[in-house]
Amino acid sequence: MSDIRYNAPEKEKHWQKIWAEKKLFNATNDYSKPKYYVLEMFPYPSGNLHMGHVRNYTMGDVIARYKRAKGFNVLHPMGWDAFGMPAENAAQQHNVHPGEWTYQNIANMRTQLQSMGFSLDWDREFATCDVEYYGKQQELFLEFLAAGLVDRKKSRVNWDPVDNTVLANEQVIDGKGWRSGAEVEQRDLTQWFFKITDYADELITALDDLPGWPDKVKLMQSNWIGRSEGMEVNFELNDTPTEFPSLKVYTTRPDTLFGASFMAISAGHPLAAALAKDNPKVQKFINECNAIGTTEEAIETAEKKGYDTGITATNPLNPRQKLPVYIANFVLMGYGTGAVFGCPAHDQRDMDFARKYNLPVTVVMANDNLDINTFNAQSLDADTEDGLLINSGFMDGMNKQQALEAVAKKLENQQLNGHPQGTRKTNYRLRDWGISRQRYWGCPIPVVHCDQCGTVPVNKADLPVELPHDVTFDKPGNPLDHHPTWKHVACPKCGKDSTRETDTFDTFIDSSWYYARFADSKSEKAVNREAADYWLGVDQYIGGIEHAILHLLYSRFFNRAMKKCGYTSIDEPFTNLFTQGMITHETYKDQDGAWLNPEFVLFDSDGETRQAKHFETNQPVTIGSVEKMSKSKKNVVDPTDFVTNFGADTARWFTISDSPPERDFLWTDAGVDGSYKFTQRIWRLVCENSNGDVLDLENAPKNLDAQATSLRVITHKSIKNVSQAIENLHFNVAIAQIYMLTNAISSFASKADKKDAVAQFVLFEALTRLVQLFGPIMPHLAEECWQQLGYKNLAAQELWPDFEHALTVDDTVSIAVQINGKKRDILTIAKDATKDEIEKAAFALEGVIRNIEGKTIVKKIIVPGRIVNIVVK
RNA sequence: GCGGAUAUGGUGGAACUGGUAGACACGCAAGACUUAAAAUCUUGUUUCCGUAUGGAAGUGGGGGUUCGAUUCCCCCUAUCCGCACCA
Repeated sequence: MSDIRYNAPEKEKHWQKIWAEKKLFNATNDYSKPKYYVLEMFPYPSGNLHMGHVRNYTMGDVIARYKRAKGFNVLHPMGWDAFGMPAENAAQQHNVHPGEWTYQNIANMRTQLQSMGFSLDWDREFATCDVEYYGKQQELFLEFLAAGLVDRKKSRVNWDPVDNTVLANEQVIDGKGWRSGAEVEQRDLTQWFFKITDYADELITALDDLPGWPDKVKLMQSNWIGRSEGMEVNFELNDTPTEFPSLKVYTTRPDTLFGASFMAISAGHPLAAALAKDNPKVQKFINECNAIGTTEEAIETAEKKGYDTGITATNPLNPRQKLPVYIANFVLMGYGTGAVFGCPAHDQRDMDFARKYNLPVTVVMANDNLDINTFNAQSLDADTEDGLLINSGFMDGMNKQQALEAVAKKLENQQLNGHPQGTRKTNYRLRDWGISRQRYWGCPIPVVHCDQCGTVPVNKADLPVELPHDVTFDKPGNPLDHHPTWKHVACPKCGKDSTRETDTFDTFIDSSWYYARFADSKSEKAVNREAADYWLGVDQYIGGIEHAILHLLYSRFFNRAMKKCGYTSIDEPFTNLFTQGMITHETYKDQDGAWLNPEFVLFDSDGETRQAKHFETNQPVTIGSVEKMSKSKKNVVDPTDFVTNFGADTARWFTISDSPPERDFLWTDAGVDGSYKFTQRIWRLVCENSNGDVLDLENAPKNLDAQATSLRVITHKSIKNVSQAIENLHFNVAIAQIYMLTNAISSFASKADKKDAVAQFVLFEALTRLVQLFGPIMPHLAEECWQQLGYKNLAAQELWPDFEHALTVDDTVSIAVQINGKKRDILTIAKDATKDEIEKAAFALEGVIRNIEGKTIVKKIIVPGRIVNIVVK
């Protein structure tokens, strides 16, 4: 019977056409039905779908199809995160308009997505670069502006002086611009900000209301926002430029003030700038600090350096102590006040700095693990353990909490220049969200700069502010800025000649509200309130862990901002969040050390070691480590080729089959083969055991023999377990259960008398349920099998089966019997056996008798249904 | 540097609230079918000792709690992800 073959690529097209014609997956805005909104993070249209997308969207699709079968009105939409730098890069490199490039990519990727058989509502599709979308985004911005959620202030950027452009962090390589190779400078530009810090506290607190989010993501967000309780302390300065009589620092550890040995200010601090004015050495040092870059990572991993300004600061608790003030490269201007005091004994960064510049180290907190005698002189490691205060005057003997309270009171009451010298302050690591980008391919910021009226919002009636199509990329800088006419407009207020803002929005804004637009993507308003009230929040959001912080935090903020402006009613956009792992693959290099695409690699497995050679040249190939699939390492598998060869169902099945979905997934050819063979095996199994007669599954026959009963048991257990596994997103577990059911059906079918009515029934029931259970994962094969079984409707329209509870409960259990914690035998006994019965039966077991012979019983642990453990001596 | 995660056979992984470690799949081995191969089917497969009944070890490494630890606690190692203008 091996000639029964399932031609997946051909059949898949057939069923996709039928689904599309019937518009089977379009959500209806019928607000009377129970809804379920499943959304996967929409893709950037890079031009090609990759396997990461396939895995991500398969997970969402399984849920969508499952929930549909469960009777929900399911919204499962798709769109495109279509603004961004790659389009501009393509424009410069290949002389193609970013819009053309983007829409072409979208067309290509849409075809690819459709070939995967995802049950998407294509009628709601949009791209963020559609003027219908970004025009609404401008409407939102104007509302936010009016609501006081927007700010304009200076911010530091990477500046390429040759290309005359702002560089993204990823475009700065070793301190140089990626294209020009020029030394990157830091510049302060006036930019637009969303006041996300106004919501800092709420964004932390509300994490508690998100039980459907992974704890690790909530923790990451909480750490990112970084709430800390501390003090602002004002230090009097000596020998300082007159406009800076004092220096304000933020500290969470004012209790360690007696251990202070220096002050450090950021290179961006106004005091540093003032000193640099007439001291070129200071300026040079500031420039050095700036060269490190704008990322926190770069700043914190750079070797610690300081410049002694010659100024000193008076310790507010110890007026005789004058602390040297350094400009230091490890102090961030964006956090706190941009100035700190250094207490080397109890902070590692301060310790590193103190050892480098020979500054004193004073221990002010003692604990049992700290030897004060050796510590001061030699230690390179700061001691961060809590203890009791020493060398700290009025705080001596206090613990940390007491000392924090005491020092706070003291500094609050102490005056400097007529103000309290210290104030308690809650600080956040979170900074306001800078949203200005000096680029063309983004949403124009709808404001106008007028000499007379200042910054004026565009009138709502004049929206959208459309991007001009006729731009060139041959000149350095922002094309919007040097467009001949676009930016010249009349001021909306006074009518005089003025200029448009030429910055565009950060593309994170585009992705911060798209989920709400999907509720009614044709709506005249940015968000259709009624539709949003029905569909939001997203019941299941799925995407990569790399978005754990920024995208998800911005969306949470944005949703609150939209609520404030009356667009939505709820705070949290995503009720349940799932972060899936990446797809990885082995890497290969040829003899010259160049990365090699897997399709060129042939393997020899002679015995123990695996060897590889080039498919064409026969040259040996080095097998490298497993890495995330990426173009640069060429360890990618193209979904289009794959679907042409094996079909979408195999890809869908394989990408969620083995690994738990939150974990990385290793792509192997062997795994692909296994999945492909399984699709064929199912098709054979269904063909060989069906005659097109549909039996009534509501009327199960009585008096089944043992074999038939056991097939019914596994059928119903499978319904139960697969349902549960899908609900929990444990797709790999669901798949293991489907394999088990398949094995059981094969084994039954090979033995059973197929003329027997009972056998026919249990076999038909098992096959029907099997097809339904794998249906969400391999929907095309399911339709084909469904038809083969004799059903006249579509599998995709069939409701999810229920299971008979009685068949899923066993009446006996087998429990392990241990002697001294080691398993010695297994006891099979009635589920409801009492402790005494279990004990009696356990001691009758051969394995027990053998192992307790001649020994004394010390203890017996009997947990019914679980374990027997006999402790002997 | 800071923050987050991961580690179980040859491989991917399973194991509910601490209770039979290795489900399920891949691979491999042997066998059946075949002129042969592919495909398919059957059986076996953590490692070590033993012909075997059986025994010992075993969930990255080290320690601890417990009758019992992949699961809880402490320390360490390795790998991966994020760090605000990549999306």
